[in-house]
Amino acid sequence: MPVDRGRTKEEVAGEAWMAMYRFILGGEGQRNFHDACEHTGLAPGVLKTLLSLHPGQPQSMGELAETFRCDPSYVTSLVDGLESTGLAERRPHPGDRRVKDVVLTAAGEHRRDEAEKILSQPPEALDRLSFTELRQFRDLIEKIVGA
Amino acid sequence: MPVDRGRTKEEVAGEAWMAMYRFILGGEGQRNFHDACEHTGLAPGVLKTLLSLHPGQPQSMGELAETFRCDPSYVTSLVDGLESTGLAERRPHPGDRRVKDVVLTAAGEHRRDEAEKILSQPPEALDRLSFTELRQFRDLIEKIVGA
DNA sequence: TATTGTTATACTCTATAACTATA
DNA sequence: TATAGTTATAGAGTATAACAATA
Repeated sequence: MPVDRGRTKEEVAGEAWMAMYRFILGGEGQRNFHDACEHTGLAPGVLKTLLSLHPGQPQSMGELAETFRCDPSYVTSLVDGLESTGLAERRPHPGDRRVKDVVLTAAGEHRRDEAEKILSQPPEALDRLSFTELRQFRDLIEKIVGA
Repeated sequence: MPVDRGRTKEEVAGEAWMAMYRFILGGEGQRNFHDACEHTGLAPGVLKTLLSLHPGQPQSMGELAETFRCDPSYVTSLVDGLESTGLAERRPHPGDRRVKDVVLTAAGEHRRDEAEKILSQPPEALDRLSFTELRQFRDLIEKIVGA
């Protein structure tokens, strides 16, 4: 390890970012998500939509499109996927009848919980940290995400 | 925040994992990758392939398929994408002529560097940590990934 | 006239099945 | 006969363009 490694804050941030990035995208995260799709019987896109809906928090089609940075027409098909299986439903938005709000049904909330349970199974690699280190790590990452 | 939060190591690991997972998949990582695709002029899959090849380290088609957990036929099209633009080339594997090794060309190495430069741009959210916290965080994440 | 969402359509991504060459 | 890779093809995933309803 070179002595001048991570000299500036930007460099250290870059190093931390790349490590995290590779960790998630290099298999660990993908495997979990794939498992969650299989277990819930949902296609990846539909599951992603299910997860971004929260109980009691309607989201408009447009908001979902913005969240996913995708075309609104694709949101139509994603929400169709949820609605056809009774996991969510569209409701007229009070005040602007052009807008449609999407809300989870009771079944949707339940299915979402199942998916979250699978996704939150941490990869074994986290065992490389001690309990103390892990708490430290969790606090730091939560500070980063602004939780 | 509930008092009994993160009581066991498993719980804390789950909390840390979910925060990290959301951070990467919830936009920050996607944006960077999208930028890298645009800048390099490569389709997402092709860029992913470029990134998993390392200078001086040939990888067989089969190894790539295993890395991506995808069908070998898809690797064919991905490597075609690299080869048609002169970023990589196929070579007969010494010792087993069924196998084809994929290696980066000089142009490929250069393009790969460009992409890495963009991808390693850390999201601004990392600024929420102090320099000291950031170093701590980097050390922990690198311990996790086994660097 | 501008905006939200849908429909119809086409393009990209990825897998399955049948095939070729080598082992 | 079994394995590595390719070809042809089909199925998801996602976007673009034209449209209907509401503002």
